[in-house]
Amino acid sequence: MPKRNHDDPALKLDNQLCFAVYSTAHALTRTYKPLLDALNLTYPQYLVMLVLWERDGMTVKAIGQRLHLDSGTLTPLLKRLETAGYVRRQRASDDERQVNIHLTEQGQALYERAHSVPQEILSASGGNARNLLALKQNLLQLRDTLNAAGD
Amino acid sequence: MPKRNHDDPALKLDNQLCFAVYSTAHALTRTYKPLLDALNLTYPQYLVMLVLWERDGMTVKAIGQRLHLDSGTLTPLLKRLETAGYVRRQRASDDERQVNIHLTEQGQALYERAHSVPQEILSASGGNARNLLALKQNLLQLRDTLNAAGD
DNA sequence: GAAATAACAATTGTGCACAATTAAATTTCC
DNA sequence: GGAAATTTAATTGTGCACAATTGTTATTTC
Repeated sequence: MPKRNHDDPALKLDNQLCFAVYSTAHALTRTYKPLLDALNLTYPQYLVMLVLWERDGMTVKAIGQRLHLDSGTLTPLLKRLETAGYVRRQRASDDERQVNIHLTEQGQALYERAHSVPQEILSASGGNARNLLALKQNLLQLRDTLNAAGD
Repeated sequence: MPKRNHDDPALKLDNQLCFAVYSTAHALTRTYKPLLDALNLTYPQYLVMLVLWERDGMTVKAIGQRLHLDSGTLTPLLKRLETAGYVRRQRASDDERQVNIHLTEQGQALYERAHSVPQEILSASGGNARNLLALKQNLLQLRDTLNAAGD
């Protein structure tokens, strides 16, 4: 039985944009890991902290919209952040369906220790801020195109 | 007690390249999902199939090197692909530590049904192949820089 | 104002992703 | 030739990520 030829260039791994995004995301997470270990955060937890440092007291829903994550991901993650002492979860009194997430003193204080993280990531990324900014814009455009296509 | 100002632009979510990569990766996975559901594959399983379609009979180790994944991820994933009937896992006779992964007839046949996937992804991505190719190259350069920095 | 509907968080179940450990086989070095 | 080091896959445990469901609370509709 002759082996079939598999020669569609579109199905070669090295031609897949998606694998480039996927493997770069993992490389970035691995780069963040030692930096975030020092803050006792995982990368998704760090994203939640970034959101809360911009605006404290957001609901789970609002955090999820900002990060494109749902409650199935956020609820246990936020409970771990609460256990770590960085946030407080409080059901809203005016609408008992919602849960507001507030930073604790410790969570506020963590901001000061986070300043060095973006610098180190920039450095590990090669340090060309202009190129990286353009890359970010291109990615966001792709992301928004994909999200618009799948509505 | 006055609320502290959190105004380091480097710590704004919207300025983070990493979040752009992270959220684009998720958007891509979501775009793939309905296409891959039809093939009874998840996205990481699809990546493994791409690798095997290029070269059948690879070891777990070699697949992991290609995809930047370790055996803790691949072993259960490959067992699920075996249950689905797409691959066969066989311990090498010359070196019993290694496990070779071979496509089944069904796994070979799946290739024919996969041709439409990259086309549909390209279409959902906006269809500008030239821009997407440049984006891919920029991402791979970033990934390789990060991997080189963290050795 | 009661019933239907919608909004929201939590829960459950499946499948990655990776660190750390284990176990087995092979290679290296003396 | 045999002890020690190395290689390899599997296992275990933690933490996302998301679909589907559940239960509660608000809101809308009649």
